[in-house]
Amino acid sequence: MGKNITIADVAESLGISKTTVSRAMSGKGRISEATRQRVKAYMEENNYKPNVIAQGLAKSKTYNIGVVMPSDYGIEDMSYFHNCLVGLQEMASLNGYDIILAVCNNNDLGQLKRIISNGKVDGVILMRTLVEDEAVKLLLEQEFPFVVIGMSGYNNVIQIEHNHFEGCKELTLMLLMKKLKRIAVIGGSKAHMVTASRIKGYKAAYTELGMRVPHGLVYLDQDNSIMIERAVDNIFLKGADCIICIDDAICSVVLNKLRKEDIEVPADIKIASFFDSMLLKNNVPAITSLSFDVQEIGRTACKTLIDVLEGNRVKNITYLGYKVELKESTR
Amino acid sequence: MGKNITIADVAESLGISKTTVSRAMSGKGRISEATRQRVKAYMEENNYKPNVIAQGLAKSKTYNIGVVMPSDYGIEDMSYFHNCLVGLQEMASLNGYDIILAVCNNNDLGQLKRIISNGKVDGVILMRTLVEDEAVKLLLEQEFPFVVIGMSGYNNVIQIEHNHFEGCKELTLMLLMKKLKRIAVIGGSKAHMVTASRIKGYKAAYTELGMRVPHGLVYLDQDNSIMIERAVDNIFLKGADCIICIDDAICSVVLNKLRKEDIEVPADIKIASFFDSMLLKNNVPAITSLSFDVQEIGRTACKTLIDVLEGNRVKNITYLGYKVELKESTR
DNA sequence: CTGAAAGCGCTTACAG
DNA sequence: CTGAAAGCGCTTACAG
Repeated sequence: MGKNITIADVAESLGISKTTVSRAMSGKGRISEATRQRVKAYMEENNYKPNVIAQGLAKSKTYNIGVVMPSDYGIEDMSYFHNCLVGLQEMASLNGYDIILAVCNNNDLGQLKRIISNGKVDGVILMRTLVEDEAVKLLLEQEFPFVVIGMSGYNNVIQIEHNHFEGCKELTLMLLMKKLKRIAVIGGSKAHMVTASRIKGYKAAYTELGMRVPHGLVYLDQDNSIMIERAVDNIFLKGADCIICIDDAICSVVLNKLRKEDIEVPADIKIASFFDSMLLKNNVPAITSLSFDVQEIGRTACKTLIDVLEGNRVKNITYLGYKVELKESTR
Repeated sequence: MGKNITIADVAESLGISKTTVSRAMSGKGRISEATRQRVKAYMEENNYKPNVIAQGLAKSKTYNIGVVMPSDYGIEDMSYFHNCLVGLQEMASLNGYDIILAVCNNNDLGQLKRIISNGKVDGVILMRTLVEDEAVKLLLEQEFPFVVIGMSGYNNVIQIEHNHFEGCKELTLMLLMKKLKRIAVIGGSKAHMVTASRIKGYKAAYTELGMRVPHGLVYLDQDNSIMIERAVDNIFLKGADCIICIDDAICSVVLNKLRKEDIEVPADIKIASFFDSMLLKNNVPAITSLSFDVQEIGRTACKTLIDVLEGNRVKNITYLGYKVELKESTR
């Protein structure tokens, strides 16, 4: 694989010191424009690439960012997770960093401990957090630099999240303005920060328009198909005119159920969802949704961590935008 | 984050040389059992962890493995991809290595080039290859150690794959033995080696039984729902008695289409698929499938690369097993 | 059995 | 403007 050329080789060939060569590339310290050009040219020609690991050792840095991914993703989170990684990786490399992967769940932090104690990373990004999160605790305790994606529940933690509250509020507002009145919600675990924020947004929309939040139309903790299907039955009995599904996986189940019952969307009932994944991408009818740019959250989280590592000030919580897309399912 | 203790600290505290300390941990070179125990004990007590990066520099190694993941995964590959990463990561850490991520597609090898030229990895694993693969070419040309997951089409490349040919052949054989005759196939891109291998297996089953492969029942390059639905229509017109879906995503679309048309499975037509993902996991009826252990392929690929890096002999092609599960959908 | 020294490929005070 | 030297945290011939 043709040993890479080193700074020493360059220095020798050019008859100058390694110091000078180093300065030519870093731009630090005084150096004549002439020699700098000479060095640059030589490097270009001979395809010199600095060994980042050696650079790191000298500066006591690794230029690596540890990314902790859960091992137990559900199918609905898959493309979220993949896109997030793509965003993280893109921003990392743009700044000269690389991503090192650790697979962890709340009971087993082995991989996380490993990369922070063997000195392979400068900081860590958590791709998901729980309300009671062991990884967060560990990192806090070790005073190791880190950033979490999504709300963490801990307030002295740097976190990046999509603005679920505002997003869901806006989605609901738009539905209400379409003369829908009895909007139901089906969601998963209340313990997830996301769910709570979205529900708040839903309610805020009603109050903002001076309307009362309809009674008994919010179904949470619906974590399996049976429950969800039953919820759909009840919601229909209660005469709702629309269902907002808190996530795509729930929406899939709802759509299947409606199909089974021969209930037409949007004729008989309107449907809106959250477009985290691609689960609904090609559904007919197209589903009105609130969508988030997942690669962006990866990029932002990564940039934020890098800012931390380089001593720049960062915000404790960064909210990212959302996009409401009205489609056929609420027409 | 409390600076890690170094080998020099240990040496000084114990009044011995760094050399001796190093030997105590590596077990290389003669050293009295007594001092070795003393060193070990001290390290244990003071929670000494060697800096892997420094170890690496001294040995001209990085203990990092670059993993190239495509940026354009389809929904159907998502959990494949995730599980594969989990397997890779597990085996890597078991051997003292870490995974560094590169996101590449065939037109943009920037990230791959980056990690191999900045000296951050000892070797590379390609999570997917194309028939005409630029990454493979690059790696071959640079003589950089690498292993590919799946067939590569290049024969001087170390590759790990599930035996798609044999698997699909066995699946088809079992279907044929159930008196099915006109088995159709719907698949994605021909450019993917997997597709090609599976199709070959399908055909081989017919010839093995001395039967002729039915005409016009193989639909490839079906990469969107519209095409797939049309394929289903055609297949039905042509009087097929079974459809093998080359992947789960395709199968989902097919199942939806059949439901829409009120075609019953397995009464009106049988269905079989490939159980890469969890997309079909809870389908009713349960789907007959050929399934593969994806984490295993990750682990095996990683171990193989590590063997290469450490100078052990490895097989050029490693085939992993498969599992045919006959379920209700072909009853 | 143990240690001084050179080296991995870089950076960065410190001198000049 | 340039260089010799020390250092990042380790390993490994080479001597003893």
